Formats: sequence, C-alpha cells, structure tokens
Amino acid sequence: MKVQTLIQESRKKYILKTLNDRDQLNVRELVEHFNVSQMTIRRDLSELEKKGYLIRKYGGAVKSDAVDNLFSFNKRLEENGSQKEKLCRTASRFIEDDDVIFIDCGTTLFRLSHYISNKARLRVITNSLPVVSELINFPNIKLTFIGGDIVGERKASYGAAAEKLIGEYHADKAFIGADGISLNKGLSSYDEKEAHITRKMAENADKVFLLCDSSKVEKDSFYRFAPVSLVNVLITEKSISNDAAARYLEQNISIITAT
Amino acid sequence: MKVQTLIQESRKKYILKTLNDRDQLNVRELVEHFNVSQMTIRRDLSELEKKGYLIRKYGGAVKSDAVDNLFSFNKRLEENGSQKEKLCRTASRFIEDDDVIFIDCGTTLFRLSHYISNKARLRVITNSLPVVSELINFPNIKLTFIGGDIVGERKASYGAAAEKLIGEYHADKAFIGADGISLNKGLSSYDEKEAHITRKMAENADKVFLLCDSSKVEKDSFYRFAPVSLVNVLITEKSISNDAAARYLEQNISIITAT
DNA sequence: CTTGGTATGTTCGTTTATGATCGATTCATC
DNA sequence: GATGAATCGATCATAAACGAACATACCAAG
Repeated sequence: MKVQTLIQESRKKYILKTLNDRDQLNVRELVEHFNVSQMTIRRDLSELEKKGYLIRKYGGAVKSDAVDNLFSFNKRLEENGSQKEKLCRTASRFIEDDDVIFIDCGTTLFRLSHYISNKARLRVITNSLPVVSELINFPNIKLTFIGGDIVGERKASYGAAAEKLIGEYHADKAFIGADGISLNKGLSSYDEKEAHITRKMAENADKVFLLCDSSKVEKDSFYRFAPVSLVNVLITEKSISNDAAARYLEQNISIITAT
Repeated sequence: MKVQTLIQESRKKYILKTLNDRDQLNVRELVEHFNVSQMTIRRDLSELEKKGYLIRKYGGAVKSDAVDNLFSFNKRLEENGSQKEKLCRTASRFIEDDDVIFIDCGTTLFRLSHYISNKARLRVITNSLPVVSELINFPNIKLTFIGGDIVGERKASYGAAAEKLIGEYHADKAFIGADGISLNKGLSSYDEKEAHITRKMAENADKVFLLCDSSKVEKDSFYRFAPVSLVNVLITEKSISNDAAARYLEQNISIITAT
C-alpha cells in the first residue's frame, strides 16, 4: 500500500480549490497529481457531489455554485481576520454570566462565539449557522436559533418568518454588524435582508453593541436601515477623531477602541 | 483542573504551530517527530479537537475552519445504518419535483437528505441541523429551518416557538419518524418534545409518510402522541404479517416494504 | 516508603480508506 | 445506429488507523 502523504480532507480541499480556479477538471489529471487510484478520485468526486460542491461529469467534474459560496465565505472570514478577532475579543468583555444575547450573522460576529464559551448560563439567540455550530456543544450555553429561509451563501436564515420570530424574544444585549455607520445617515448595509434582521435584533435588546471596523465609520452603504440612536456602544479597532467621538457621545453612544 | 507536563504542552504547541503553516498533519509524522506512540498523538489531537483548535480526520488532523462541515451525526454511534438507508431510499421515490416537504429530525430521517438533491425546485422545511447542513449547497432546494431551542445532542430545535412556527407552514408531504406504532395505541416516542414536533409536521401536511423499522411496528414507546390515522404511508424494511397488513389497510394506511 | 494522580505505552477487536477486479455504461467515431 | 475504447461504480480484499481497556512508568505529597 502507498504511503499516505495527504489525508483525504486535503485532497478534497485541493480539488475544490482547483475547481474554483478553472471551471472543470478530469479524473486522469487528479490521479496523476495525487498518485492514487482512479477509484479513489471517483469516490472523492462523488462524495463532493453528494454535498453539492461540484457536478460529476463523465471523465471528471465541473463547478457548482456552492464552491463560489464556500470560498467567498471563507475569504470574507479571513479578510481583516485579526481585526475582527480584536473587535470580538473586546466585545466579549461586555458579556456577563446569565446574559441573554443576540448575535447577528456575518463573518465578523461569527468570531464572537470563540470568546463566550467560558461564560456561565448564557442564552444566545442567533440566525447564524456557523455560530450555532461553534456553540452547540457547550452545555453552559443555551442556544436559540431564529428560523426562516436559509441562504446558503451566507449560512444564515432570513425572511419574514425570521424577523417575526426575533420580535418574540428579548435580550439583554445585541451584538450586531453593519457595512456603514454615520451620524447623518445612521446604519447602512449592503444587504437588505440582513439589515432587517440586524434592526430587529437591535430593537429587541436593552443594549446594542455595534462591531464595526474603522473603515466603515462615517461611511454609508447603500441600504439605510436605522438611525445611529439604535446603537449604544460602538466597538471599533482604531480610535476615531476626537471631534467625531464627541459627536457620537452627544448621541449617547459610547465608543470603545478594541485592543 | 488538569495540569499538563511541559513536554505535553510543547508538543501541542508544535502541533498547532505546524497546522497553522500548512493545512494538514498526519499522525505518522508526529509520531516520528516526537518519538512517542501513536496513542499519545491521538490523545493530543483529540484533546485539541475538543477545545476546537483543529478537526480530527482519519489519519491526522486539519485546520479548524469550522465552517466546512457544519453538522453531522457521529456515524459510529449509529446502528442499523443500512436499514435506515433503505427506508430513506424508498421514501425518496415518493418525492416529486416542486414538492414542499417536511423532514423530521432524528438519525433516520437525516439520511433522506442524501436522496433528494436531484429533485427540481424542492422546498424542504425541517428542524434538523444535519439536514440543513446536507442540503445547504444545492441551488435547486429551498430550505426553511424551523427555529427554536437547539438541543445539542439531537442537533435539532424544539419547543413552543418551533411548534408554533410549523403551524404557519403547509407541506405536500411530511416524512416523520417514531419509536413505535401500533393499531391500538397509535404513534409513540421516547421523547416528548420530539413527539410534539413530529405531530405538528404531520398535521400540516397533505400526506404523511412514517419511516419505521420493523422492530418498532406494533410496539409502543412510552409517550403516545398521535393515532395511527395520522399516517398515510408506512415505510418499513421487512414485510409485516398479512394479518397486520390487512388491518392497517383497513385504516387506509398503505404499507411499503423498502428495498 | 506508600499513595494517588497523570502521562504514556500496549494490546486487540473494530472501522476506514484505498486498490483491484469486472461487468455495465457512456462517448466518440465511423 | 453500430463499434471499440474509455470510464464508471458495485463489490471484495486488505493494510492502516482507530479507540477502549488495561498496564506501566513517573512524580509529588504525605
């Protein structure tokens, strides 16, 4: 038997990555590349097909939409990764034992889940599948998922049902994201569906924390969905100008610089 | 609190550092590198996995992306796997393009998702996270998740919110499970919460398919939750006695033997 | 020295990934 | 649409990897 240099998972990852670059590949070249039997490649391909990541064709495979989604989500996750970590680490300091919190979906807020597993008797309400995935095994955290229509690309649920459901809950704190915030135009987002969820969460929480890297402060995205007054605490990673800070304070918004 | 030796700690540190550089690690090379037994490495890896620092794979470990495969049942724990496959393969024949279907939670129904990815324009409504995870990548399937309180061990949502939400949907077909069915006492289950969800789904569908291995036919579990009349089609893997079959037919329940 | 806890190693029955075989299916070419 | 070649996938065999249970080595506290 051949020495196993690559474990199965990496082989599959390579296949998906290659498929993401060019639209098709054939069994032959994979066999040569990995130095494994055709049967193994076929098995890999059909398993990936079963999960919807590619479409099997005679002689090889072609791309499916899900590959794009997978990579775009991961890519977005990695963009400014350490900044997002910082924001979330800082945000987690405001979470106390026994809190009930909303966690918004999106690649920034996802990281918050890393930092809360040590809290006691937390209840987390979220519409983000990755957050659920991270927290599902912690017995000290009670999880409530906001149902609704699942959007694969974002790995979260949206829609009227979701919004209505959020309205039935109340949380001590909401941790939300936005693609822009400015004193003039308030919170704005690139995605309308996401914005609705975000607003609903904020409306149903006592205290609202907006996690937002500095490049989005005093910038606007295309869909405006709430006034700045919705936010109680703005967590960003660079200190913003004294002038702007003063005006946010006037609106009763605390500004926290993440460390 | 467990105290670990410096040796062990440095080993784990090295593992994580290496894993950060390249995507995969196999047990073999770690054994050689540290000159310890395979068992020790396996223990290290599984402890690191428990803390979420990596994902254990056959032969080694990969980086914890945590987003890739969201949820799945531990196949190891499952018995009668092939029987369940049979039931689900058979059940899938009743699903047509454009159907709206409920899929109940549980390890049996989970397998149904493997067999429906080729249908066109399906809408699937479920409270099972593994089902969502399996189907999320298919653009031809619209997914609706029934929100509510997540129960980690079952990887599904339950509770009043979930039940209420189901009532707002209507499906052509419901695919449900039960721990027992008998003409006298109807459907029964070990778990009350699960039973409520099951019943709700059945009540809101035109046609109800019960997937149930033969060991549970004409047996009762402790919580009775519905009369047999709720079911339209009983799918089981062994043919049941002519006598019993006749009596089920009298109740307008078709019996399908899975193949 | 004894005791108790922790880390590591060993054994062994089980599971998993892979490769080989071979009849069936699909494709390209005529 | 007939034919040969390539590809496929079901099935079987096997080596490697696995993890539970037990055994051993080590070290610190009494």
